[in-house]
Formats: sequence, structure tokens, C-alpha cells
Amino acid sequence: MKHDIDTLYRVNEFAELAGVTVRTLHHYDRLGLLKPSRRSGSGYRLYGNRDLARLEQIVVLKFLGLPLKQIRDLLKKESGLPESLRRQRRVLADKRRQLDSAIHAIETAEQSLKPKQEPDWNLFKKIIKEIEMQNDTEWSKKYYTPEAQAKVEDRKKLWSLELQEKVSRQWSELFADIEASLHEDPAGPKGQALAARWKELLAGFTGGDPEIQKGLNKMWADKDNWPELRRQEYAIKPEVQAFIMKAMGK
Amino acid sequence: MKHDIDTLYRVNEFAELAGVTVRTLHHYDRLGLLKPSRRSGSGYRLYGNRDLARLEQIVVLKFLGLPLKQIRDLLKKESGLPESLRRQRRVLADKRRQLDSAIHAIETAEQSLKPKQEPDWNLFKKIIKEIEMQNDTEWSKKYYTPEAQAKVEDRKKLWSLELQEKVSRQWSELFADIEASLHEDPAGPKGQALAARWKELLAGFTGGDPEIQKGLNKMWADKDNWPELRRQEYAIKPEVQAFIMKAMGK
DNA sequence: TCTTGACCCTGACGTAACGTCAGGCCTGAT
DNA sequence: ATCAGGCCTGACGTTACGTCAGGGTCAAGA
Repeated sequence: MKHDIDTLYRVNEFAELAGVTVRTLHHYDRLGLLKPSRRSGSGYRLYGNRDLARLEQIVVLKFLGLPLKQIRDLLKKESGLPESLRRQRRVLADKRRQLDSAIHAIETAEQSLKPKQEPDWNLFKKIIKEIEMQNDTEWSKKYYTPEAQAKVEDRKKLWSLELQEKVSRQWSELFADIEASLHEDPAGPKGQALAARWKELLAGFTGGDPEIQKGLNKMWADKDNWPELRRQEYAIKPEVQAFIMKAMGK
Repeated sequence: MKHDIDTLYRVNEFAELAGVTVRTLHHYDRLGLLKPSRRSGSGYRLYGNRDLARLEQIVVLKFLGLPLKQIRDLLKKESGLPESLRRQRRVLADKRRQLDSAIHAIETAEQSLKPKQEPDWNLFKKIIKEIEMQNDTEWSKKYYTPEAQAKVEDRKKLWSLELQEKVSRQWSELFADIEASLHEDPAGPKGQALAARWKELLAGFTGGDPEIQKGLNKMWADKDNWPELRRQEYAIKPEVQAFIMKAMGK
């Protein structure tokens, strides 16, 4: 449609359309990351639909934490995206580990603050030193034995990927299967089979310990043990949860 | 001891002693965060042992992600630390969720890149919209009335399929992270952070019931409750399970 | 004593991704 | 013609330092 092609927006309109600020558009313009396809006679920025598409790509990559310069290059060459994603994923994973460490340190600190009044700085120091030592160790592992380490790392990653996919898929499939069986009798064979799969997967997480299983079973039997809040937090669909509850109860 | 009290270091020495850079000390000096207790006649910074203690506190709080200004205030008042830690923990938890989302998005993107050659921007957009919706929901919880919330919550349930995936993804990620940390000390901070995530996720499945949690915790304490046979039946790798066992035991 | 090299000082710009004025032009409606 | 509201281009602020640049200080060797 000609209309679509010709539609031009001024900054404010365009910014609202795309969910960014005007200043951001100015910024991207100056960086050469996103220049409006036209300018009015008086210098107003005029953006078209192609600009919108590009901006959306930018927003996506920015969400992934890529720096604007890199985004610019990526969108220029249109290649190298896979490699960038791999790198970025590793970067983010590292950041997450850092965060975990910090969170753990805070939790420990809060524990030590409860009984006393004074913060236990030595405890802090200890925690951080450990973390630093770890990082150094990992770092050396990354850079010192590239040969021998490579194989192990590769296999580990393969395994881990495989495992990841497998577990994810199992839960997803189970959710899907349950949803597809909502009309069935939870106490019937199909329902029981689903419940068994649920238990099995969960047992995988709990290590299959009989005591824990007992506790879990007791819990499944008691509806009130599924508090509303938690349900929403983890977002298991209510129908699915209701179904599996019934199936477990039987 | 007089010797300890009198020992004075010049910047470089002091910096190496504390594991920071000279520039950092300059910076803290200017900010008023850490001023050397003395200056030589020619203006050289001279740091003492009390300065070292303070710097260590600063380093610790900085590791937790607190901004320098806040650190300065905290060390001035010496109170309000508990509240700051609570806030900071929430901030870090939020960041971690953000990272999880981004990592998930990247993984999905990589999947979609495998078969095709072209990046699937629409898929990207979808993912990000979901994540934003999530965040909006959480955000609104803090600021909107419960009634106004209900509507948003309803909409959220529609998307729960994706959120289901999120749950299994969290487990997968946890497994992957554990596997990547097998060489670490389960009793160390990293191991403990992983154990904490494990507990947290498990709590999601158990509905957060305190009784059951208690039982579980008791269970974790007893290594022998993880039978060898069962372990192999499920998708959890033995090393992973062994690691988390040890981490829980701590 | 002079010089040399190592160490110290302050000041100032650069970084990432915009937020936030400030001063001034453009446009559409009254 | 005027006025509100949108648009323009600077330009400084933010965070926690890194990295010169230009210039003193100090102890040791020639």
C-alpha cells in the first residue's frame, strides 16, 4: 500500500509509536545508528516505516545488552549476528554469576546482622576473597590450557545443552499434554499417567528421595497448600494445576 | 603496637596492599569517601592502617553493587546498613531476572537462527513484549490497587504458556550453571548461591509450605537420603546431583 | 652536586546511553 | 498577529574510574 510506504512521522509521534523517547532518537541519529529517512524543509526529522523496522531491531538487540556501536555494525554487515549472540550470552551468563555471588554475600551479611548489631566485616571480606579466588581460577582455566580444556569444555557444553533441552522439553511437553487432556478424568488412566509423569519429573528434581516424596504427596493431597500467590508467581495455568492436583489426590 | 599505628603508606604501596588502583584512591579522595589520614609536606598522600580498614569496607560494599555516594553516607552514619542491604538485594534480584530474560531471548534466537539463515525479528519482538508485560505486571503490583491489578493479572494468565516455559527454563539454567560449576567448592559462595536457587525453585513447586520446606531442609542435611539407584533413573546427572547434595549439606 | 629514574601531584578529557535544561525556530489554530 | 506546543541544536550531568599531560619530589649513582 502506498499509504504505508508514505506514512511519515515526526519525532514525538514516532517515539511513542516505538516506545522510546525523543532524546533516544536524537541520540541514535547522532550516532548514525538510525537516521530518519527524510527531513522536512525546516529540519524536522521525518521517520518512515522502514525506520520503524530498523528501530525495532535496535531495541531488540539493546535489550540483549549489546552496545549501540556493535548494534550499528551488526545492522550494517547483517552478518556476524550468530557469533555476537554467542558472545553476548556468555557475557550475560558471567554477569549473572556475579550477581549470584553478590546476592549470596548480602544474604550472608544479613544473617550476621540479625544477632549482632554490628556488621561483620571480616565475614564479608572472607566471602569476597573466596569469590575473587574463584574467578581467578576460572580465568586461568580459560586461558592457560586451551588444548586439553577444549575437549572437556566442549563435551560439557554438549551435554549441558542436551540436558537442558531435554528437561525443558519434558516439562513443556507435560504441560502441553495436561492441557490437552483437561477434559479427561483426572482419576482415569490418562490422568494417572500424567500424574505419574509429573511425579517422575519432580522426583528428578528432588533426587527421588522417598521421604521427600512422602512430603510432596502429603502436600498434593491438600489443596490449600497451593497458595494463590505462588501459583501466579510461577504461572502454571490454573486449569493445569487444578487437573494435576486432582490427579495427584487420587 | 606503636608500629602498627605509625605505619604509613604512599599511594602506590597502599593501593597494592588493598588491591585497588592509585586512580581509585585519588577518586575516593576527591569524593570525600576515603581521605588519607595524613599528607607529607610535599603533598604526598600517606595512608595508615585505619584507612586500610575503611577501604576494605568500601570495597566490600562496592562489590555488593552499592553506589559510592551511598557507601559514603552509610559509613558516615554507620546505621541504615540493614535497610540498604535489603534494598540492594532486591535490586540485584531484579537485575538477575532481567538477565535471565535476556539470556532466554538469546537462546530462543539462536534456536531460530539454526535452521534458517535469517534472524527472526518477529520472534524477538514477541519475546520482548512478553517480558515487558511481565515486568509491567510486577511493577504494577507495587503501585496499583488490587482491583486495578486484577485485570492485568487476567491478561497475564493468557500468556502463561510462555511462563510455563520460564519455569522449566529456570530449572534448565540452574542445571547448566551447576554443571558449569562442578569444579568449584560446593561449600563456597558460588555453591551456596546455586543451592539457594535450587531451594527457591523447589519452593515454587512445593507451594512454599513451611512444613514441607522444613522437611526438605532436614532431608538435604542427610546425604544418605539420596539413593544411588533413583538418581540414575532421572535426567539429573550424577555429578550435578552430587554437587547440589554437598552444597545443601553445607 | 648534578642527574636520572621512579614515584607523586593536579587537571582534564573519555567512556555508555541517554536525561535534562536552555535558547531559539516552526507550525497550526484562534 | 499571536500563542501554545512541537522541533531544533548544543551542552552539561550521570558512574567509577582509565588514561594521558605537564610538572614537582626524592633517593641514589656519577
